Amino acid sequence: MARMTPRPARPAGADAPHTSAQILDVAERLAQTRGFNGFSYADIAAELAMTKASLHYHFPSKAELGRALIDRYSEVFAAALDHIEREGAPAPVQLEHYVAIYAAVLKRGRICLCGMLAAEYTTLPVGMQAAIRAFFDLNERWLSRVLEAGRTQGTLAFDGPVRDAARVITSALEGAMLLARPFGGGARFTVAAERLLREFAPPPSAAGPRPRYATARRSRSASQPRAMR
Amino acid sequence: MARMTPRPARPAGADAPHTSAQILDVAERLAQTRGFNGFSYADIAAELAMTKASLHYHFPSKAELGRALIDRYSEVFAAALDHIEREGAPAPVQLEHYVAIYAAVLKRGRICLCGMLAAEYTTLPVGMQAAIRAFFDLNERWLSRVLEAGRTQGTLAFDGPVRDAARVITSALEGAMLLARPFGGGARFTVAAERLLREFAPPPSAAGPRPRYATARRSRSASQPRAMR
DNA sequence: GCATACTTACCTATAGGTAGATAGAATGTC
DNA sequence: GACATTCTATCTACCTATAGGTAAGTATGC
Repeated sequence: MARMTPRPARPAGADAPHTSAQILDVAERLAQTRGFNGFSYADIAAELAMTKASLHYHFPSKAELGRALIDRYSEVFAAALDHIEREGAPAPVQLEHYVAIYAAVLKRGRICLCGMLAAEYTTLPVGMQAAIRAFFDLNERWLSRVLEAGRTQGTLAFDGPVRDAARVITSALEGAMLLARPFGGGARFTVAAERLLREFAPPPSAAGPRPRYATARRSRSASQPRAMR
Repeated sequence: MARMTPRPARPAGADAPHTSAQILDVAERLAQTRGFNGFSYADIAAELAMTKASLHYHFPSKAELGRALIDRYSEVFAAALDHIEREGAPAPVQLEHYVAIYAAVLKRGRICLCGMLAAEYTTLPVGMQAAIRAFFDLNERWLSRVLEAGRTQGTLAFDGPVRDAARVITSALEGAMLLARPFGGGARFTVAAERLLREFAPPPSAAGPRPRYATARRSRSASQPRAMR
């Protein structure tokens, strides 16, 4: 198992609760880059210089680790969405911030955890499957609210049910992330995302000048609380 | 290894070249549903009632099997695209047929082989990585031709470089497939695909009545040679 | 002296892969 | 036409590495 040296007398128990978080950090990165079936307990153990058995102490089975992974990811994501919503910016700006979350993930060489897991869906334990669906439902509900508000206020324009529009946005962004990596980069993603948002912009002719905020490619500042992992 | 009975005296060598194709069929289905890291030689061997060693005779390593998988998939895909192009239908109809290929894959409970492999990209041998990029380049070039022709003839309307538009279409369809499965079905995919195509339709006002072929949700007949696997 | 957070030392199943044997088909040689 | 030879496709029987997981022990802090 490697790890022959008796470990430099770390003040056991002291910063220990931190260990679970560290494990999740490493596992999350591996899951986002290699897939859930693409890494093992041994990989995590090696990176953290601890034994596989220790990992099993914190997460008895890989299925439980997987659940914890999705749950934490969803919570952080939900918090980020909540933050955007509370700022109360116009709907188009909120959409831009939504896209920025995905862009930030990609920038770190990863793809959305749940997008990756969606690919491996059929091989995952049912508990994880349910959590994955919950993640996308969460996205869908949030987007639906924003889209609904935008259309009512005239800052967004699109036809058909909001729910359908929300689903299209999520799918398009997940797909763009998926294909961005093999072609080395965020440029491909950015182009796709900008086209997508433009599609929801109200027609230029619609009474008065084009609102400043909807011009895309701006912002990147304020919003977004802690960087989405 | 199962397979204890001495095998019913199959005329060895006779229909043998067929075996490789059978192996690819099974491997392809497993790769499209479970991912390349989600199945093993043992899985294929069990389904075909033969030994792992026999599989290694046809495909010495899993990397070579993977290459063969992508190569065959790409060839069949290219042939389908070629068939569509040769029919010479208006650009919007060609796009509909393009979408129909993806829809047919999803209908069989699978996702695009290369979409799946794009998720596992970082864990795959370089040979497979190159083949995956080639697949998407192929798609992009074909779509670019169709989009270019459609814009020139006024049957399609969109702005920006054709290449960008082509990439957006591929990404959106791959993403829609990815998310369709966890939510059990083609309905979600169909909605996304229709919205996507509508986005490329010329504005209704543009001289004369809306051409009949661009109304989406029609066709589903003729084109598409042999069902895309 | 109990709980926490580890460790060492295993276990079983599976992954991908290899060596060598063999049965039958195809091909060459007289 | 009979034969020996080679080729094809498969088998049995392994191998090594790794996966996920467990049992039992130990150091530390309250």
